[in-house]
Amino acid sequence: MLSKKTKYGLKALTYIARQDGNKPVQVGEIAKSEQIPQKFLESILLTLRKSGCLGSKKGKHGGYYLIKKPSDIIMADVMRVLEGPIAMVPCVSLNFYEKCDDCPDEHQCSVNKLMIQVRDNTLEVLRNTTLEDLSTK
Amino acid sequence: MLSKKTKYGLKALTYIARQDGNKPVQVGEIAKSEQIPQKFLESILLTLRKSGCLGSKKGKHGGYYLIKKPSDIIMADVMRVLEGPIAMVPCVSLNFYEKCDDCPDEHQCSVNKLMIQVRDNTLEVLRNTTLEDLSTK
DNA sequence: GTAATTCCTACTAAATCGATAGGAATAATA
DNA sequence: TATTATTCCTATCGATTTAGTAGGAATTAC
Repeated sequence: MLSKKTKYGLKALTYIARQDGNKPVQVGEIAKSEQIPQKFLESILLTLRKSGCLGSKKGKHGGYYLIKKPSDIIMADVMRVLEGPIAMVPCVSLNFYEKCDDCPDEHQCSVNKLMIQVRDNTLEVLRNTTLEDLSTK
Repeated sequence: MLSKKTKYGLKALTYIARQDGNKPVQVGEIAKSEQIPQKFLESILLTLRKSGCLGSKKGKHGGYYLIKKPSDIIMADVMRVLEGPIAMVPCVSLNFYEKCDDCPDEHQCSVNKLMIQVRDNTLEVLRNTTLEDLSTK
């Protein structure tokens, strides 16, 4: 299941991308418009900012803004920040690889074999979808 | 993340598929060979049996066996039994559809749009992979 | 009748999720 | 400079899910 965190994060990014570009967008505005608990959204946008997906401006009239073109914001990257590894098992993760304790040889493991296929097909989508694709109707 | 339940279930199915066919395979044997807690595996195989993926024989010399050819056991079906919906959000699930409370129109929802793509690509794999693919090296 | 096995129900510890609370730091503006 | 609006940060919490464990009933082979 997709976490609420990821869902909210994607919605917020989409919302920001659909705005007029220059002005920072405030958390409160996004929260209200997208029906997201504001405090929760705050922490999510903070995460996105820290990971380089967003910029922010503090204080009055502050808010969040994109620091890249929507067409340069790749869903695979966003998903890794929000949801964690894209692979369903660590032993097939490209960015978060870990060997299974139990598995003596992962090249003979049926789970490994299947999950590599799933990972590759998921990545295919996530690498070729950008925020622009999400934010245009 | 793939649950341990699913991981163990897939490993057990593979183990059974690699055996000599006719004789039922005992939980204890699988558990030992695949390093799976036996009691946990019992409940998993029970689930698989109830959902029609496996047959069982009770009592002494009992155990579990395949009731279909490995090439007829589709991973999409197995995954649904063990892991639940393949879609990452209920609003794009084919078998477990549910509308989102928050989303006024899911055809304009960016999350919906992305997750349909992911679902389709994942299904592509899971529908075209069978237990035979997993159990042959 | 005994031993070995699946089947069934109930419980539990630990982790994760989805927030909430409270306030510090910063910036605009009057 | 004081006020107000905002992001930033840390801590906490209840509910749910996960990954088992425990104990025994039911069934079957021998």
